[in-house]
Amino acid sequence: MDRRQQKTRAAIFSAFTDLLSRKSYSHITVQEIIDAADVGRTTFYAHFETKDDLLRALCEKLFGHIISSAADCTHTHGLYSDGAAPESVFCHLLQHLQENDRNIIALLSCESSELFLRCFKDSLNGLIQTQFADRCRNRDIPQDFLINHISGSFVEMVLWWIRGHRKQSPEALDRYFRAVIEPLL
Amino acid sequence: MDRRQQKTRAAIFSAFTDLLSRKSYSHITVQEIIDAADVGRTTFYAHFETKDDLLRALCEKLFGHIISSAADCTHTHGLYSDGAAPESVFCHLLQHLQENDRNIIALLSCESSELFLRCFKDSLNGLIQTQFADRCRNRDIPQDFLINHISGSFVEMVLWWIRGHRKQSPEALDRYFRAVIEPLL
DNA sequence: ATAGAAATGAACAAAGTGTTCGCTATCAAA
DNA sequence: TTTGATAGCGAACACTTTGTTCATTTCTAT
Repeated sequence: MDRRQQKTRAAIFSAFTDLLSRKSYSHITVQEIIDAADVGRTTFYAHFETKDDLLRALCEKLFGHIISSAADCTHTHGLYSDGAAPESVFCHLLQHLQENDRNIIALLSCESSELFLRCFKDSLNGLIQTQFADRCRNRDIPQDFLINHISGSFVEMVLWWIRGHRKQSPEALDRYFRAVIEPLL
Repeated sequence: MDRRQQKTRAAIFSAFTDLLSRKSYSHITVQEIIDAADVGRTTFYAHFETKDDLLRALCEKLFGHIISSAADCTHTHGLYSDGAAPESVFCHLLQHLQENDRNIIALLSCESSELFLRCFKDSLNGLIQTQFADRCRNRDIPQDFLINHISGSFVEMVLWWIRGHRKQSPEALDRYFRAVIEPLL
C-alpha cells in the first residue's frame, strides 16, 4: 500500500482517538477530526464514508488484533492451563490491555466507552463460543446463556477495572474472574 | 402542573421513543423529534436544553421508576400474592420488563441500546449494593467486584434475553441467574 | 374574567455535511 | 529519469441542523 495512504489513515485514527479521550463520540465533528489530523476534507472522505464508518474501522482494527492474539494464545497454551500455570485466555487479554495495547484503554475509559465495550463483547463472544463450546455442557442452564454470561461479565469486569484506575494486577483480576466463573464449568 | 406542559412533555418522550426504535440516537435530529411530536421548535427548547438532555430525562424517568419499584417490592411482601410470587428482586425486575413497562423493552432493544443499558446498570448498581452489601462479604473476592459482577451480568443477561426475543419466562431466567450468582454469596 | 404561563411560527446566524473540480505532490515501475 | 497513476489539497457548493429571538396567540388556574 502507498505510504501516503498509511500515513493519513494513521493520522486520522490518531486524531480520532485523541478527540475521543476529550469528548463524546456524538459531539465530535468530522471537521474537528480533519483539523486535528491535519488532512484535507476531501482526503478524509476518500478514506471513510462517514464518521460512523471511521468508528467501525477503528473497532475492527483494535479488537480484531487483540482477539486474534488471544485466539493464538489458546492454540499454544490451551484455554486454561489448569492448576499449574497461571495462564488463561482471560489473563492474556488483561495483560494485553494492561500494556495499553493500541491505546485500547483510552477508548474503553472514554465518555463513549459503551460503543467500544459493545464491540469488545461481540468480538469476545465469538472467541468464547469457539473455545468454550465443549466445556460448558452444564446441567440445566442453556449453553448460550452461559457463553453470554462469561463474555458479558468479563467485559463488565474490565469496565469496572478501568473505572477504578486499574489498581489490580491482571493476575489478581484473573483470579477473581475465575472464582466467579469456574464453578459453572 | 399545567396540563399543557405534561402533554407536550409526553408527546416529546413518545416521539423520541418511537424514533429510537427506527434509527440510532446519533442519527435522530431535534427537527425530527419536533416534527414527530408535533410541537413548536421553541416549545421543545423550552422543555429540554438539548437532545442529550432529553435522553438523560428519559433515562431518569424510566429507570427511576423501575428501580424504586423493585426496591419497594423488597419491603412490601404480598404485592404479587398468588402462587407465582417473585422470590427475588431479579424476578421482580424481569417481570416488570416482561410487562413492557413504559416501553423500556423497545429502548433496550433499539440500535442505541448501549446508552440505556449503561444507565440501567448504574441504577441497578445502587439497588444491588443496598440489597447485597451484607451478604457478600465472605471471600477473598473484593465486595465491589462482586456487586459489579452481579449488576453487570444481570444487565448482560437482559440484553441476551431481549436480543433472543424473550423466549424464556422471567421465572426461568431468574433460575438461570440465581444458578450463576448464588454460589458466590 | 383575567393575569400569567405556555405554545407557536417565522426568521436568524452559525456550524456541519458530503460532494465536485481543478491543481499539485508523490510514488512505483519501466 | 521519465512517466502514468495515485493521493492529497483547498476552495466552493448546496444543503441540513442547531439553538436563539421575538411578537403573537392560546390555554389554565384561581
